Amino acid sequence: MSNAAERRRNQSRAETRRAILDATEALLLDAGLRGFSVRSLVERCGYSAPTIYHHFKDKDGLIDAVLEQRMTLLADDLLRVPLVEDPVENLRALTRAFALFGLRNPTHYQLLMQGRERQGSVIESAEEARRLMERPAAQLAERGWIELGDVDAFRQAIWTMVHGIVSMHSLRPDVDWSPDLLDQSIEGMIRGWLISSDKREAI
Amino acid sequence: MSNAAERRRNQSRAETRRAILDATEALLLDAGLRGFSVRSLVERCGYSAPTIYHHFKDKDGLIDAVLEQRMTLLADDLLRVPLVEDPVENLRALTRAFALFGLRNPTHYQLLMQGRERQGSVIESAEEARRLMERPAAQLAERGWIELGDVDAFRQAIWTMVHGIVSMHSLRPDVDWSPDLLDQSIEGMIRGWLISSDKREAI
DNA sequence: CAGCGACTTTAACGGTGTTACAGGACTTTC
DNA sequence: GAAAGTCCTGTAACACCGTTAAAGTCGCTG
Repeated sequence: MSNAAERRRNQSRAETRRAILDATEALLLDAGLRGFSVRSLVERCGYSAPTIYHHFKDKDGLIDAVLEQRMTLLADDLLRVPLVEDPVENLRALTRAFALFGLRNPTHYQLLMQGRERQGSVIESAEEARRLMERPAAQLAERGWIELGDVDAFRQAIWTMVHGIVSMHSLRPDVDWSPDLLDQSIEGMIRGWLISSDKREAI
Repeated sequence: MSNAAERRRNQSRAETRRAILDATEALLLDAGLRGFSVRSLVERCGYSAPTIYHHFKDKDGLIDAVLEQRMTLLADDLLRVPLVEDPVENLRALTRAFALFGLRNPTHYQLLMQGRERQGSVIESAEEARRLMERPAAQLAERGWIELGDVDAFRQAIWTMVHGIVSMHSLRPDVDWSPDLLDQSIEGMIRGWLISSDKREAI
């Protein structure tokens, strides 16, 4: 088997896979998870059902692939956040980046979360994004700016707070969400959890 | 039409409705939303499909009815919370009551939230529960313990924080959630948002 | 050219939510 | 007591869904 042949076949394979994936994402975005069906995807993308099942394991596998792709963008966003020396500043920046991504991709965020009910199905890039989010908490713990016993709870508190805000925004777009909600929640969390600077100096 | 006749018919109607509702809840709890189907419900409760559709508008209507019933219990819980003079104490008590209910009824909470994607479908008792939750924020605003401009954001911050915790617990039961997460988040929020007592005295 | 392998399609299977239609049980009316 | 009417329920069907077996097409290798 010549390399050229394989490359050509692979490229074609990658192309149809990409075409199906793009059609899936588009259909998912304007029909929602409820309105999305393999059959409507078939109608939209031109390929017939078994072709789709040749390239993807499942309907769920299809959606997972869409998510995997989109969450890679999130991880890229987080990696692009310039880290400075002040861990509090890093916390602000990363939290904001994560939340903004979620708010700009509400459908994907919802898919990511409610998709969790199907077993297994780990979106690797989403896990990496979460790991990237946890760096400032580790930094803060190292410097002793938060109680050592609190560090796990603090990490989870950040996680659940950001998730709460993003999730609520996508679930209830009808509510007039305060534009400052995210920033104020971050600041509130910093004020509430960090050991005050004068107490720090006393150590 | 005699009153006795109507009462008897209505009672029977209420009884079958109740039987269907109970079977729905049971099936929903041990099969999940994905495993739940009208046909499996038919098999389980003995009534045939058109009977179910005679008593409920939809599959969604059926689930809404289950939620309506369950969320009434939540509203009752919140009404039973004894309110004291200290608004901070009330905030603690109500937030804890709400979160505990959510944590003890993860399936219903998830149903309530992801059910939002079907249009309309307002669970009235859930809305009332939310309104009950907002009382301490109003109290705090009245007493001037939080910045007047922050009161909306504060109310929403409580809401999203509690939702984040409950939602994450039901979505990711595999994670080792810190048992203090809820309490520490509440306390962090109080420390982070409330005007400090010495500053209050200065007013 | 024969054969092989990846790719695609036609056609079907079993399951889903939902409903037209008809029959049954009961109440009301004459 | 018969007739009319109103709930309530079941049989059987419709349209749609995810999924797959079987067969066909095409380009490459030997």
